[in-house]
Amino acid sequence: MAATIKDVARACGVHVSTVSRTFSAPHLVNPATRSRVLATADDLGYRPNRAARALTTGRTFNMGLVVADIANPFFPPLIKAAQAQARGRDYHVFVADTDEDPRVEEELIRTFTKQVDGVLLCSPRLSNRMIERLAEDVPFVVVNRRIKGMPAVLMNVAQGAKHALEHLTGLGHRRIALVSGPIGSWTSNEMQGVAAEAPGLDLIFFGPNQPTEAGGLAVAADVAACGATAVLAYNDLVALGLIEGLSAMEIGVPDQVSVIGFDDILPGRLNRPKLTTVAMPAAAAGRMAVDLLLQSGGEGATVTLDTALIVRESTGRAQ
Amino acid sequence: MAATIKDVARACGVHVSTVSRTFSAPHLVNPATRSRVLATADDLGYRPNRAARALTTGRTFNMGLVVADIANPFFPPLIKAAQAQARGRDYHVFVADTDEDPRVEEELIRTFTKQVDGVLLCSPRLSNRMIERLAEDVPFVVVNRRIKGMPAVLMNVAQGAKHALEHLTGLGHRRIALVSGPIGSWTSNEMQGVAAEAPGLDLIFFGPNQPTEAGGLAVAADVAACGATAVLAYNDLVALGLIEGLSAMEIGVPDQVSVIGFDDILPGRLNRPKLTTVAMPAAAAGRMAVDLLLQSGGEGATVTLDTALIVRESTGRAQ
DNA sequence: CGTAGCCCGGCAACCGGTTGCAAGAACCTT
DNA sequence: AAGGTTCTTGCAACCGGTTGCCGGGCTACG
Repeated sequence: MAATIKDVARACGVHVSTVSRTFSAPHLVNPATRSRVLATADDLGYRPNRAARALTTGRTFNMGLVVADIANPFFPPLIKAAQAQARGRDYHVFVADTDEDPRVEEELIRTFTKQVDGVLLCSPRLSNRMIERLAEDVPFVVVNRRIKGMPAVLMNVAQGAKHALEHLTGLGHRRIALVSGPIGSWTSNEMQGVAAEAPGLDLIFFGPNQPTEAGGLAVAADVAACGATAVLAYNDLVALGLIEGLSAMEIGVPDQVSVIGFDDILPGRLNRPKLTTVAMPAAAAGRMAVDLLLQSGGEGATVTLDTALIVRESTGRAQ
Repeated sequence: MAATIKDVARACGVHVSTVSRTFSAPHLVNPATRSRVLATADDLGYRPNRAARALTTGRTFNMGLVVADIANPFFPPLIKAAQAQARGRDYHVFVADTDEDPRVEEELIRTFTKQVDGVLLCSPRLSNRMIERLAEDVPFVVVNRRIKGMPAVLMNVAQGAKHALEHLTGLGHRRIALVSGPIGSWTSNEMQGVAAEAPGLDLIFFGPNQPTEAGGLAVAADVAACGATAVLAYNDLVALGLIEGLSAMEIGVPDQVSVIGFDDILPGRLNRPKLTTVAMPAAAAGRMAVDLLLQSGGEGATVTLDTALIVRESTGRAQ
């Protein structure tokens, strides 16, 4: 059995409250006593039980991180960064995967509620109303979604989409396919919003689609058939699936069709052709979300992080 | 404030112990009373506080999952599967990233100790002795490492390496480079062990290396210089870095050099040429590790999962 | 030398549950 | 009708800490 505060108190000949204060309010205990306590604590390998502490203080020093799909390469850098930032603040992170299922997402949040100080919701699939309801029980920070009065970390998708379209028009493209993601995805909406305002362009919309390679593969034929010379894809996975599908139909990228993705995930960097993409600051978003949660405790600040168009090899001049 | 057991007891006109038993020992309470309690609990949105419960029962229904690098594409499928399996058992999972640093790993485990029922250690970088010491305080399941008397989930790397070498010799390769991973990596040792027993082969050993794309890039020149016609790489990332580096030197894969990786990560499947690799059952390992932890509670069962050689496009006949 | 003020440490209640013990009620048995 | 079971529920201690309050000892000051 691991040592408890009582063991330390007994071994040191002081009251438990003194031991407690040694750790949580050091200025209230005599330096001499404190070092004695610390010494015996170290001897016994004592570490305060965080769960027990949480019971009285109300702070668990845990946070939840809920993502749609851990295996989607967009998330790991975000998770890694969030977790590292949290550790620096002495926080532990529960990571949970919803499998893109809103019901799982809700249940997960509900079971987290009592044992975390807050939850980071990344690209949630729940309705705004449900999120607002759940927010009554536990502070949230939402990533990649805008919800009134709720702290959020956003990525400037609109700006990225704008740059991407400018890049394409600069290369002479006019007829451009827009391959969106799942229904209700904030990112998809942002992209569409920008596209709708683009003057003089001939845009063809495809969606909804799975946000995966399979989703890209599945629409490849339709995209090829529509006669577009360029594609703006929901994310890099979709873009890669699309390239895969186009190649299978002997349609060359970028020679015949240009493709741009979003996210800047590792497979895109390693792919041939290397993927032109709008880089999302996933790691920065993870760090920022943690800080926002710990600072605001649920008050509604919004941080918008810049995106950057990274031109590689999957885009070229229109025929 | 969320409802507590007292609120339910008061609202229902029973003692807290009755409410408690309604949830944790239903057979001890009169069916009529129970349904009344359940009704009011539902009304108030009551959910038992797991941390408080853990204080008396000693079971937290949490587990820790410690990996070297979340962003390494090998891990996300494992994390996802482990987390899903755990959720099915009503467990939550703390995920932590050690950044390949043994000291961080140790500290992490120490802080986890009190608030989890066990820890899944994936490809740990700590010494056996240290792991054994830490195991006195919290049950472990180790993935991809063999430690006496400790439950482990292993992947049959030796078998995979053997198949890979057979595949290469079958293609006429004799001089083969072995590009290993970090020092102390169990996987590296297994690979070397098999290689050492391979008859009639001319093996050149390179290592240690970072287990990343950068690691592969960095040794590409040395590998090219050594005159090997084939390479067995520590993992797919290293293999991809290697291919990248070789391409930059105008060395074609698989025309001039064949490359085999380990893991079967997504970027390898999307790469051109598609990577020939030894597939590691990461998801199965994650599930199995969770089950082992919950069943054995630290007793030393060992599960070995099969690997499979997946021949794609990065290997070909020797010149 | 008396007293006011400060520092320090002990006491005990409390956080939200769990659980061994015992008492009362209901139901049987003879 | 008395005595014995079996159910059901309340009581209270306990898990490992935290924290408001109080009192004892020491210092400082008049």
